[in-house]
Amino acid sequence: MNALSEIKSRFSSVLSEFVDDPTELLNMIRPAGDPKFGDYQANCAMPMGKRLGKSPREIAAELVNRVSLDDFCETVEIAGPGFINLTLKDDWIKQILTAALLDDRLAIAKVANPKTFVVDYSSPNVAKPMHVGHIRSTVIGDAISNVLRFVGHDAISDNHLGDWGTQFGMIIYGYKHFLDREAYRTAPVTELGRLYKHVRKLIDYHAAVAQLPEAEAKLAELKTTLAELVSREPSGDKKEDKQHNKQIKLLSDKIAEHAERIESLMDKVNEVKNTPDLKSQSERHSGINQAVLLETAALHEGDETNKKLWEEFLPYCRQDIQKMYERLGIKFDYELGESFYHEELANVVSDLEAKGFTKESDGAICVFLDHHDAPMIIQKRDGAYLYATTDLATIKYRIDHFNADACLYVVDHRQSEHFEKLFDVAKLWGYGDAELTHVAFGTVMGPDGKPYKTRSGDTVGLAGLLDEAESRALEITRNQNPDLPDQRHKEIATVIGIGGLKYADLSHNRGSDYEFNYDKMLALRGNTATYLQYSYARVQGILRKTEADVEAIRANPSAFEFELDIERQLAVKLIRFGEALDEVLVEYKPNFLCNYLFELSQLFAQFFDQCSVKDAGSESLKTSRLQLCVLTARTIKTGLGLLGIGVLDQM
RNA sequence: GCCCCGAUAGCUCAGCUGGAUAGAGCAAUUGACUUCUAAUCAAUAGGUCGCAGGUUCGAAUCCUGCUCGGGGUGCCA
Repeated sequence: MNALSEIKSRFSSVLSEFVDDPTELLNMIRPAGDPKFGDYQANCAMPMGKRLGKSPREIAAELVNRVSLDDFCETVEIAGPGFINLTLKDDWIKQILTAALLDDRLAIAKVANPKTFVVDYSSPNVAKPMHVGHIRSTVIGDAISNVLRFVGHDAISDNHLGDWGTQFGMIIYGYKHFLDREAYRTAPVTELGRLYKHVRKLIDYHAAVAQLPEAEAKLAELKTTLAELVSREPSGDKKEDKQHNKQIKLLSDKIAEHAERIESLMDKVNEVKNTPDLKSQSERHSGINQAVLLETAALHEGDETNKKLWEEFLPYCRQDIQKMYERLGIKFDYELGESFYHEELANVVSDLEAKGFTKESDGAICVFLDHHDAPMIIQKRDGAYLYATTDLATIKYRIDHFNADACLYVVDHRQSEHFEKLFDVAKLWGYGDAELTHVAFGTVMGPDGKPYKTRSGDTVGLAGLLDEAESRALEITRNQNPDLPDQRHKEIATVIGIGGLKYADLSHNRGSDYEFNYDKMLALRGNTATYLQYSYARVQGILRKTEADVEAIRANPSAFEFELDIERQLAVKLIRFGEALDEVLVEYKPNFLCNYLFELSQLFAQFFDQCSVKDAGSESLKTSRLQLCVLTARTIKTGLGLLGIGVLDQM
């Protein structure tokens, strides 16, 4: 039962008498912006007034007269220019609360028309260590899938692994030339990881050596240009001088950027040069960059040795990734990686060709699109396919095989142009009926406001990130509650460490970049997982101290009483859980659920402060408050659960 | 050059399908622990919502221009 949708449905028929499609007007019914205006407000009378040539207040009065709300709205008031303010009847609120107590789903109705969603998220490159960039996709995608399922949709999570790329060429090359057999036998995952990093290092070295002269020449050229610009006399024309200064600034920035790049290249060169082993290897493997590409190409063309090695490596690589998902508590329904679509790529191209959508350009097979200057290239000049091709094959498979009504891609916002083109081509191709959505998210920034990197400029590894979050959480819980046994501290640290990390991500609007900060994500106060988890633990404390029998309470609810206003406020918040879930799904934004849970927890903290359960004035009031406690705990637990975050009975 | 995104309190960020005095947390100041966990609560202070126009009964939200920042931009993913 959802108060907002109930109100909307009551208004719907009446509004239909005034307009053809009341959808827009119904969207103007919303939770009240201020408690003094009641619980909900309908703002539709103002725009109607204009359209119907009557005063908005007149319209409002007419609406109020005609809409039947008596059974669950206490007062219906017209205020200001024509706002209709609605206050729910306490009895109705209590009825919903009772239903929620009795129901395992907290009386959240399932959607009338369930759809099939395929949610594509996480999608790391197998054989490369997972890094900070993967958490957002993983955590947001998981939360969205969970919410979709909870409200009754069929959500299929699919981890589109990068398991067919150049990184395998690197490992294969490494295996053939640098393998430590003993290490491979005892710890294959570690050894494969070492091989990847080793080959990567040599490749980066050669690439850097090749790029340095050009980069330095470019830097010198930029510096000369800058010197010329600086030496030029001001013209006296204001606009021109401003333009001139702007160019100087732009150029200076560019020079700084270039210098930084050269420094990073130098680091890579020096590391190899200063390590005798690496130096001699780099000399012996001078053609490694090309050789790795050839190994990859051989794999793709079905070379037996390489195919066999790939089959041997893949389970080890997956095992490594799996460890990370276990720590994060994430599971996928499918993990159909790029390799799964390999056989289909030629068909994708030939089908699009047959349908006349392609055009050859500079030897590549392209699909040209309106609104985009550059075409989508689906086959390279050398005959190889691209990720665009794989993505098209994937859409076809998801729609044909899973009967997907919607495909969601939880991927970095930098790929938005790629997805625009991809979806355009998919529509041309005949897959336009399904909803195709790029659920984009921003970059994780470091304290300097730049993308989060280690001091040496590498991306931050995910494993280390989780370790750090947990160890900081451990320190916090030890300080906070020294009496608990250490084993308990470790359990708590895992739940609040991982929870804090996930929540920090989910509570921000996914579209924005956000600053990664351990202290903030693990802070004990404020909008953090810890605060919500603490609210839950406090409820459990009450239940323990009052020796409440939760099962009995749930099976046989008593009457609710609102003695203080905060009890009613908490109650109203509790019955709005479903609205929060609906909000999440409008634009696939989990931060709406975070907001809701935070506000719920804040209200509970006030309730906790003002309303003693143990020493309530009467037995009936005590039971009523216990019931509010039980519902609060269940809502927080369920809500955090949908976000992939755990709770603790004691912390 | 072209395309996309952003600019809200000292800091980190919500709010953006137009709604009533613009919110939260942190930091600052002040009060509340013999009490169901103070990992808490209450209170004070803090704003030209980048700038300038426009649409509207009403604009942080929509439109146009500008400034500043970030990202992307045919054979990587």
